[in-house]
Amino acid sequence: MELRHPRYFIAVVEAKGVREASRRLHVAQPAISQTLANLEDEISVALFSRTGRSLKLTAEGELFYTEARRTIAQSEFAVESVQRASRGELGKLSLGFCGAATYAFMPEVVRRYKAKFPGVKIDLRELTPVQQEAKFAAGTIDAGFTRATSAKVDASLDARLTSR
Amino acid sequence: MELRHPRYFIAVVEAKGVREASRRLHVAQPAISQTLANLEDEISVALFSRTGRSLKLTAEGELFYTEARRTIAQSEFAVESVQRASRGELGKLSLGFCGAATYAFMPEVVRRYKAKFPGVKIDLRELTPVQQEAKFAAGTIDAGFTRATSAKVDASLDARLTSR
DNA sequence: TAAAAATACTCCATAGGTATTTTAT
DNA sequence: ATAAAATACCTATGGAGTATTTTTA
Repeated sequence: MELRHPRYFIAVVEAKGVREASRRLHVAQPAISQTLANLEDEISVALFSRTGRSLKLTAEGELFYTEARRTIAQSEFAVESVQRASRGELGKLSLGFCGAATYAFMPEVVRRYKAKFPGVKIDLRELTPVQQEAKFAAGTIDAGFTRATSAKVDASLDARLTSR
Repeated sequence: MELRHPRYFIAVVEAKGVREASRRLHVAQPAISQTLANLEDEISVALFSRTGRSLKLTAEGELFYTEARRTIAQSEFAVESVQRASRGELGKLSLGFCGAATYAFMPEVVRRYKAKFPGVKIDLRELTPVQQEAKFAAGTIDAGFTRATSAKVDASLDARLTSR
């Protein structure tokens, strides 16, 4: 079975017929009849009781309809979630910060970020400037807020200086 | 996307390489490389970081792996469940029975049936012989245990007479 | 240099199209 | 008579094969 099979099947059920499904899918009617026949043949179960011109779901067809929808939904979820992840809308963000110096703006920054990327789990770690450098180098934190005075500006770091 | 894409992807991840996946799937190596490339192209996400000869999953690839497995699992579940249903191993069985006369053997019959078809939900209804005929005709019950004396043996019924 | 993946190409299986027949309103 | 599904047949896209090149361990 390929996703084409449940896709067409679902369309036929929801369109209440092959013809209308054909219009909605922009696929010729015989191609859909064919795909349904292939599907039923492959799983060896009659999904429709075909009395000539009318299509009616069998009990097995009803069951397959719900499971087919779950299958398609899951396949779409798989793709969408990696796409969200790749856009940085999903995942984990570990941030280092050094206490007192950053309390002034961290809450606001974090709140705004969470509002924009609700799928990202934020992991905040209070670390000394020295610890931040080590954790960053090790990949434990993705970014850090530290004090300008402490960090000898390393060329390997993308650092930005913000005056208060 | 078709199921072929996650299938091959999963095989490559689990075989830790295209070559070995090719052997396991009995599909030529370039066909698999091609399918992976098509998949990554279609979803516009790099699933592997390919430094020449080695394949390594990206963070997105890791995520897609779990979701792809769920997709395949769900697709297989969809097929298997309708197949079980069509073999009568899954579904509902509504039985009518008339009290006193059937208490002697019903518990044993039902228990044995449940052991054999654990996926079938049994719905027992205590009904008079006359009610059973009506409910059976209406399709509310699938079968009934009644008294021989009461049922004028209708040709439309598949009745069996059991002496105690 | 030996392996593994990518690339180039070729082929054919089959998804999908057109035309037609069947069948039930 | 009409509309919908099935059937027959044809076409062409693309999935998969063979051969080869590239690449790095």
